[in-house]
Amino acid sequence: MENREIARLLAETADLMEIAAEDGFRIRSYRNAASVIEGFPERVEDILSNPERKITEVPGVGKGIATALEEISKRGSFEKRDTLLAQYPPTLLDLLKIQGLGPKGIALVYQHHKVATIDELERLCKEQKLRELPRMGAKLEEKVLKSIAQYRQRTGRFLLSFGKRVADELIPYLAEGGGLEKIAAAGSLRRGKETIGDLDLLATGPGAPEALERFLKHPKAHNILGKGVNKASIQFGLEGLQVDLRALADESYGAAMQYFTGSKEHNIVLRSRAQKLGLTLNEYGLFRVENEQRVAGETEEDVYRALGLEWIPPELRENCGEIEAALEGRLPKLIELADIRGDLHMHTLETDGRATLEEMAEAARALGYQYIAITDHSKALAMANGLDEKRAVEFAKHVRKLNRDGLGIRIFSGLECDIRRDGAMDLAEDALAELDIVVASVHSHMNLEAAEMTDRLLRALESPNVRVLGHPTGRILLNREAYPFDFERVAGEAARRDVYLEINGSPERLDLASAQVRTAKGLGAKFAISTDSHHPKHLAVNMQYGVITARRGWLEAGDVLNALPLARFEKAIRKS
DNA sequence: GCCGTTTTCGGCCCGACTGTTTTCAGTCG
Repeated sequence: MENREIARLLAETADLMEIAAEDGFRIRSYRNAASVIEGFPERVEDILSNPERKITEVPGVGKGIATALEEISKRGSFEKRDTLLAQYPPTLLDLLKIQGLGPKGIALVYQHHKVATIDELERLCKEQKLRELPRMGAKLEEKVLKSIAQYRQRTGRFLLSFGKRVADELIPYLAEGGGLEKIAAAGSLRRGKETIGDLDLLATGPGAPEALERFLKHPKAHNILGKGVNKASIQFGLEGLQVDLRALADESYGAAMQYFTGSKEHNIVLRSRAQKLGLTLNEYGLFRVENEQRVAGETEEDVYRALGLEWIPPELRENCGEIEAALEGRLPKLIELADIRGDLHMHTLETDGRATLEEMAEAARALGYQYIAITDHSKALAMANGLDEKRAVEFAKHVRKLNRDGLGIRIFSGLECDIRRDGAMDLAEDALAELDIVVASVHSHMNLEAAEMTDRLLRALESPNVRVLGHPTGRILLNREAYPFDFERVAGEAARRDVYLEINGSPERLDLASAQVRTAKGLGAKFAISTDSHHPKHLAVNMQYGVITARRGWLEAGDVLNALPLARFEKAIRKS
């Protein structure tokens, strides 16, 4: 079993323990072990099977959890989890995703009404019975119902990063079967959409029919939804992401790639353009209507060229002006991962990160970056042990010394400073002035009215030390909506004040959203693509998603602060 | 349940808000 799945079992057990009102510190131990194991560079299974190693070397794993891990490795579960699952149905865990009810509330509705599923909870609220329970009322019922509606909307969708991991698992597995010329993912994954509904894989080559068989035999192919000569569908893993694999002829690969990458809107316009040219476009190729003669199909480039268009990068295929631009030869030269010279948002052990400054710096150096900014939290995030003025100033001093010693990469002292409810910075401006770069972010009071939130953000932009507005909308994908505010006003003001808008590459955020990136660019805004890394491994992974989001927002390297080489970057962040 | 120790027991990130109370528990971050 992979670390990620082991971590999930532990975290799930912690959730159940919480519902069972077990000791909080014990619960925290399980959570902590889960989070360490998820980010651990070695496979837990490998350590367990190595007689020269001890699993308790892993921080956060002591005697108790070591026993659990051994059990998991042997039989896929462990006693504590089994006991809890005998006591509570696993569907209770879904209820934790509904806002307004926590573990205590869930225990209560389960005890009193045997409510164990979202549907049952909804009924309870509609019958106004939730309010009859101790410490619950009408307002809570309303909040829960609203949250259930949001939950329904997002179920069936998955994070882009999840889809990418599934693709990265299936593609090599299928390729190992041999006989494939090409195999790749199409669909919204290829377009880099922040969430995906399903995953489309396309394969060509003499071994493609066998690949369909192999596909169905994958150990995580849980539910076979269909199997034909050219296509098979499964539900993958416990999460149940639908994956389609299509076997194609070589000559159709480009056309199929184009067709299945979408978007639907993009394809509709493309097909009507084909029609005007006396052509017809489908997943098998581009054909002349009069004699059904094939004009293109082997590569996407051929298809677009035959339609009189430049090849359009998948990220732009949303029918938002890309076809017109391709027609006129004015597609943007989109930013690429290789353009990135540094990373401006990351955390260390000083607050809620999982590595030291030196470890983060080394990982960034290995990526070929010229510079990074360390931006730990400020004191308002007490739970993360945020920095106060004194620690911030000392940190700035420490970084100046580090740079004198030289770490092989330039470090900038930074801070992710909380924006308080009234828009003021969490730390005094004279302390902020000591730092090289301040990222200002909202982490609290996210339910303000739009007008109040707008004023709050505008005031934050007034701080003379703020250089970047961090995760500007506060959204958590599939989990929490962006807080309401006048985005255009804030983006316009940021542009005017030379405050960069962050494109937060954390796959749970991708904040700004790509459409907002494009809007803001139109208003003259500039951007920072940052990872918000809490672990060295996030640096590379999250940057990919940040860059994809920037590309979907039509950004070029010139729009992005951290695509600047060191000297120019330093000048750009200097305060006037 | 983990960890560290001036080791084998005591401490473990904490503050604010909300809706419900009538002095606070639960939730959230």
